[in-house]
Amino acid sequence: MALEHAILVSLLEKPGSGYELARRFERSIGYFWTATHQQIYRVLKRMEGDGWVTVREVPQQGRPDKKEYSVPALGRAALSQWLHEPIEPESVRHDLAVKIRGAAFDDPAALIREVERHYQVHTDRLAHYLAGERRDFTGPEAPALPDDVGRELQHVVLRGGIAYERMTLAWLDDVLATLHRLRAER
Amino acid sequence: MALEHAILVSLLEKPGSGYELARRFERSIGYFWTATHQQIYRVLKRMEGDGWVTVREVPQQGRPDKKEYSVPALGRAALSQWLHEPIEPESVRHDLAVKIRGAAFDDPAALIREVERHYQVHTDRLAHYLAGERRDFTGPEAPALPDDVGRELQHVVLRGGIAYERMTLAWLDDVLATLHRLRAER
DNA sequence: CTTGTCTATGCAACGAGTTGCATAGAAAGA
DNA sequence: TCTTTCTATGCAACTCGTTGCATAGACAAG
Repeated sequence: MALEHAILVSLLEKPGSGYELARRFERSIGYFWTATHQQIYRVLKRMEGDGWVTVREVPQQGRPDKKEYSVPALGRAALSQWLHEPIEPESVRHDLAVKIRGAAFDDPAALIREVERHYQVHTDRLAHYLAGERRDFTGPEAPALPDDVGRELQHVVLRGGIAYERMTLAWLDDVLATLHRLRAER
Repeated sequence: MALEHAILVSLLEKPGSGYELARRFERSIGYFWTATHQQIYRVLKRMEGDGWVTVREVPQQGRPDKKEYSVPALGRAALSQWLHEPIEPESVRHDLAVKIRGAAFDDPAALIREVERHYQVHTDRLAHYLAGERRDFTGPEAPALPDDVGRELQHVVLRGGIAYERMTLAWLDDVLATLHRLRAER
């Protein structure tokens, strides 16, 4: 399971509360991992029990107090160990592909709208990633810090997200062209 | 949940047993969906109870008897209904990306072997998909059938798998170059 | 003044998915 | 002959992940 390790990485990059983690999982970490706040709170509890994270109560004004988590040596060691274990390459699960093959037993043209909707979502995601890249890495406003390892690695992961969205958009174009052709031939 | 619908699509393309479905999920359907035989047997039981599939006992020689499943009108209707419902675009979960960002807190160069291993797996998958494409769609040996809708749709899904593997290989190249550069700079 | 949104945490129930194990006959290779 | 592999199905136990609900104060918009 990698959720624990994704949390360790995120907390090492910057300590924070379960709530903050949940929001990070909607943004930058969401490029390659998703999790709901329920999952995060539950896993944080377990990790606390295992000594992988430590908690500090932080009182706040104008909003509820929060529990700020950070990573002690034991957590770092757990991450380190996992990094040295081989993992299985991902297997994809793509509902839309199931629908496309299923459309052979229904009306393929009825899928066009759905595919267009997905196209829009991926267009938005790509724009969001590119904005993040300009802001943090390539733009004139990007902090001109000395190249550090963490920054380089974050950038290469972001480039992966960008490549994924571009590939997906090109494929959805192919899908749309195919669906239009099938409709015309009928 | 799309496993039920993936099974309906597969059984509509060709009726078969739970065992045969499990093997299809390792091959062609595995481009976009994975499932173990346990999951498939359990879901088939439930689908049988719901009247989405019907069973026929098929005695065999030299091997155990099997239960061949096929899809009656009720199952077709269930698939049809699902096809007309909108679905959420996928969210990715990529363990390797977690590792790459995590490597900032360990030794990035130690990841090189792991990334190379993934590169090999994706190279093999791409070769496998391309062989399937030549065999079934583009090669001289491909059955010269009249273009039918199901075939076209299967092909466009396969092209998606091919595009995914090519994109992944290009990204892994980028990752390797980054890791080598970081090692050289150190 | 009420409704909605944001921060912040959490429980309970359910469904999805994995892992280990079991059975059992046939065929193939060491 | 023994071990392994393939076909074929299934149970039990477990972990992972989602959905619905609950609390509660602060703030903004209508």
